[in-house]
Amino acid sequence: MNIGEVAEACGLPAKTIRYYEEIGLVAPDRKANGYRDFPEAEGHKLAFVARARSLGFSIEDCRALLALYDDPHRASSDVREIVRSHVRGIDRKIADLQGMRDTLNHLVERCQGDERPECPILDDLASAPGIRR
Amino acid sequence: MNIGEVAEACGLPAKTIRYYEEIGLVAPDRKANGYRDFPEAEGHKLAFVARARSLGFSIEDCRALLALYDDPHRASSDVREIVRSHVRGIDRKIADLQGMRDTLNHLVERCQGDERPECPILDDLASAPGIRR
DNA sequence: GTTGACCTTCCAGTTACTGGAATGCCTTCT
DNA sequence: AGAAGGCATTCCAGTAACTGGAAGGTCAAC
Repeated sequence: MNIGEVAEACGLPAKTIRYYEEIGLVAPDRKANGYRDFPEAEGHKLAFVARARSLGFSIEDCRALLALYDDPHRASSDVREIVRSHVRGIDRKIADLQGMRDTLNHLVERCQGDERPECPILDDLASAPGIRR
Repeated sequence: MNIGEVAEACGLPAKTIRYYEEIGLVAPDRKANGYRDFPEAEGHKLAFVARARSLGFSIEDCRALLALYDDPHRASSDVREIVRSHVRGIDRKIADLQGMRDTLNHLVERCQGDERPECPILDDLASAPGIRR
């Protein structure tokens, strides 16, 4: 399979696939003309990575997951630990974002949003005693 | 004020403050010996940016907010619009993250997490028909 | 006069791509 | 046979917002 076909199949841009080869996530063959040639297995890896990326896993997580995927002697606990740790990171991010959102909504509510310069939002930002938690 | 003192005061690393100068967010004076010298106003700007960054605003948002902060003829509606748009972005991120978390929690629940290789998580990742929404 | 803490600049690296330029190959149409 | 169009290739640079480190200058204290 050419890069264009495999890109179509897994939903990743060709550029991204070349990048994944560069960093060693996949290793396509080469045809005589220099074109990449993706056998079935490499296409599957790309789809695997595409799905994992869409679930927020980092490239290094993907690398680890691919290694487990390729290892018939893996322990499912290893997989689960990677996922759990990722979920913890997501939970932290959600909590951070919710904190920001709540603060901002609070400020937006108190701002008139008219043509006048008075603005509680700017007042808040300006009155910050360093970084507040 | 030296960079170290102002860093202490606003809670930003000195490195970050130098970077903020480089990109034109602040413009400290210079002493005869080449050291940066932050007057009151520049220290306030840094605290302002620190607070805005901690609420998730991009550097470009910070630049726009600082400009409004500095403009006595600003309209508070301009401030509010920046903030509202930022909140919309945060809401999108939260929704994305929650989607990921729910999917992942679902998978984690179904994985035994033992020493055996069978793993519904890997099965899911591998069976992805391209990128699923 | 020599530590040690502070300051300076500059260069490189991080994450995960993305855009663009210059060039080559393959197929099809005339 | 030649030209056009759509593929493919490589390489270079840029994104966001810093962060780390090297090599060196300055300042206050002992």
